[in-house]
Amino acid sequence: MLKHKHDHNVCIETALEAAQKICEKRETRFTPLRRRVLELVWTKHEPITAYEVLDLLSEGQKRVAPPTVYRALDFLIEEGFVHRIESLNAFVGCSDPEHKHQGHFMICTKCSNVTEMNEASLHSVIERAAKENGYTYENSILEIAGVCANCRN
Amino acid sequence: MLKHKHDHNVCIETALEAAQKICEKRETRFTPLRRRVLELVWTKHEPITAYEVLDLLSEGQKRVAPPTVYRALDFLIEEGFVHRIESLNAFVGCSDPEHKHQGHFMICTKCSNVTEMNEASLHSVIERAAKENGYTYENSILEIAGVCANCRN
DNA sequence: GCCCTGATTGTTATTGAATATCAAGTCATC
DNA sequence: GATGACTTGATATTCAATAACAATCAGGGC
Repeated sequence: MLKHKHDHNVCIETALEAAQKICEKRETRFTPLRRRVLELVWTKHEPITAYEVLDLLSEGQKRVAPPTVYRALDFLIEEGFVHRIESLNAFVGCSDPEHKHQGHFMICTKCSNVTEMNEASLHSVIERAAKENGYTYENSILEIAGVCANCRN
Repeated sequence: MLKHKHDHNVCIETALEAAQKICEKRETRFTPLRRRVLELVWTKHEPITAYEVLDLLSEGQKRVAPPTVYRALDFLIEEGFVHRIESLNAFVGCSDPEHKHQGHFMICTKCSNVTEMNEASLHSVIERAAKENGYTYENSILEIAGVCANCRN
């Protein structure tokens, strides 16, 4: 059964190339390790945990240690290539890495697929709510759980 | 320096009595352990971690084990007396336990205080966003980080 | 009272998530 | 080739959560 309608390899390649270019522009180092971790995150195309990355990364070589993975993930998050899903302790690739931003997500409780919402309206409502409560907005996480259109059938 | 303007003891008492009554109505068991854990959560009046609860609970007696705490917290969350803050791996008492609901929070990055937002407008915007993305809404977490009015001075 | 049943709590052990710390390697630049 | 900044490796530890099973407790029916 085909799970995704798109050619996922293309989608991985695109993400890697984009990351490469952005790093060149920002003069940050897209090392082989960081590239490999980003690739693994994209390969799953569902939220992936740090320890899953660790296992995949360790295949066919000496087992790497947790800090190796966490440091790479930290870099990727810092650069905006990856988002962290708090409610799952997991990570997903960001499809719009050009502009750094906070991720707002929908998570399907059946298939685990994640949709990133880039709606400015949502963002502005949240910022306004913060202001109305007397807070100076810094950032926010929004994770909506539900059943996606595909799975409802 | 006085941190809270209200009499916090009253506030704890109120929460415990409310929980007691709700459990009677629902015919669920508000055991001494569960009561004590809820009390500890309220006592801190900031997000408290499970292991902090564990330490407090163990004072002056044989040390309890993690499952004891987690089971009590699970019950309290189930009943809606406590919310979990995903971004902090911590727990806070809910000030409106009558109606079960998902918590939406503002978290002060300076003083760690948490404000629960009960704005229906926010909730409806989130549900609508879910629908527009083709999802059947189940629940959501919203955690906004910022600096509260008190700390901005 | 006594047994049965289900819920609660205790106990031991383990897994999963993340970080602290220090050592070793890499790489551009002087 | 020496220097210093950044990156990765390696060891150990802390914090977060759960699995699995034993013991205990509360209430209902006999």
